[in-house]
Amino acid sequence: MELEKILQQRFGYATFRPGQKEIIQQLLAGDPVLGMLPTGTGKSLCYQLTGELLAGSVVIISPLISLMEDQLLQLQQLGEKRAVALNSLLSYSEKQWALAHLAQYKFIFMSPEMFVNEATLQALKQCQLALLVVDEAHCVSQWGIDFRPEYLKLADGIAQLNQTFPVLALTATATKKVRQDIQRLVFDGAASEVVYSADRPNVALFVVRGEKEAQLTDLLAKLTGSGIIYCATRKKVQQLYQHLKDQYAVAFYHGGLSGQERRVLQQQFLSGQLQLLVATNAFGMGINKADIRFVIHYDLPDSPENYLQEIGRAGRDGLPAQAILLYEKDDEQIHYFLQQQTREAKKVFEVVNADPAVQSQDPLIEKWARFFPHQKESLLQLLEQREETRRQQVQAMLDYIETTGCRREKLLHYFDETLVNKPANCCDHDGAHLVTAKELAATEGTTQALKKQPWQEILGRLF
DNA sequence: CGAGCTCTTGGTAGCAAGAGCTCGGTGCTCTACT
Repeated sequence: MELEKILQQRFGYATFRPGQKEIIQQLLAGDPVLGMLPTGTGKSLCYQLTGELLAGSVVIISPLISLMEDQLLQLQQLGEKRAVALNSLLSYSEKQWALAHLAQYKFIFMSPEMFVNEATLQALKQCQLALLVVDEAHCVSQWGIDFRPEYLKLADGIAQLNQTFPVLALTATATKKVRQDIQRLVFDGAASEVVYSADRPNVALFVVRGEKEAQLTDLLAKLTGSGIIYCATRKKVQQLYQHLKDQYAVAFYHGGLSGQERRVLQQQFLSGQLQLLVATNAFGMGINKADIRFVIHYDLPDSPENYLQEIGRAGRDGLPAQAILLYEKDDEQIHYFLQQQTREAKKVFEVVNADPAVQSQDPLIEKWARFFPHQKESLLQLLEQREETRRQQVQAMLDYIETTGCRREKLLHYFDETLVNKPANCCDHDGAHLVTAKELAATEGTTQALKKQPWQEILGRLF
């Protein structure tokens, strides 16, 4: 009763979405929660509303500066002025000032790197904390030792604060194993789990084999609406962009772009000025465009976890959408190579073990030495485990491609789920066929909204 | 491991075949230098 009233008055919603109330109630009771809610169902409301009701500050640990900025803006639009994003966009003096006055903020956003920093932890100790949130918590498992090792130190940092407050980890997609990683690396024990299905029933699943460039040309001629094309490397992204740029309103996106360039592209894609975006896996987190109609994987993704994340960006409006994976023999090799970087890193680490004097030579070694000075044995173990996990993830993608049964069942099985309600347009092994622009134009009713696309496109071109 | 580039070889023409090299994803932060 009480919670619904606040929801209405403060946020303007009449009812909670699935899982929200359950999570908020547990947090208010002081219990730690791991929440897995489908994309676009208002995960941030869970901490926004809880924060309103508890005394003290809410710390939100977020993987990307752009996510912090988005959520900061969202809070400001709700009229919340006591919010800050503590990151490298602040000048030295701004950051010092914010650290010195941390307790006056209700919502404090920061990266895991910033959180485990000694000065930040000291400042946080001086604050009364209402709640700590780990946003996009699957990153804890996904970005381990070889990429953003600070994610492995979160539990340490939380323990150092030496206070009692509930912790909330939020994600949209996590297998049982990923949830176990989150339990271990964030909660240092058992949080209760509020878990909803990772399935996106309105996204039909396809695998297409054969010469990929021809297949892509063919697909794009048939499909309508906006879409993302994922590639494994920056080079491939650029090549496809060159190939498509004369025919489509298209741009490319990868980690080599500046923050400014990224913001412009995201905005253009969101507003419909761009129909297609060719991207590496750098693109996507925090992107909330409702009417993405298709996601094409020109290259094999490195894991079912990432695949589900990436195709989950299609069809958030609930209307029919399609996920098409193009595969040619040996596409998986690039991932085996990239994983070999982990193996390389391991060799480098063995060198440090033998001779600590080489430390300052290599930035990666230096970083590891700084963060894990007393855990070298367990570090090597971690690297080995990680490599094996990643190898299995690539294999799981190959199994998905090879399967003769229902692809949705296969994918959900990997997420320890069983498919209960099979959608009519499920996958290419279950009678689903690619919905083309022509067919859309011929159908009525539910696809009404899609039919707006042609004139929007024409208008877009005119300007 | 594979793509794509440059260089070398062979045999005496211009260019084909093959050898050898480099590069390849995801982001935070801080510091020193321009």
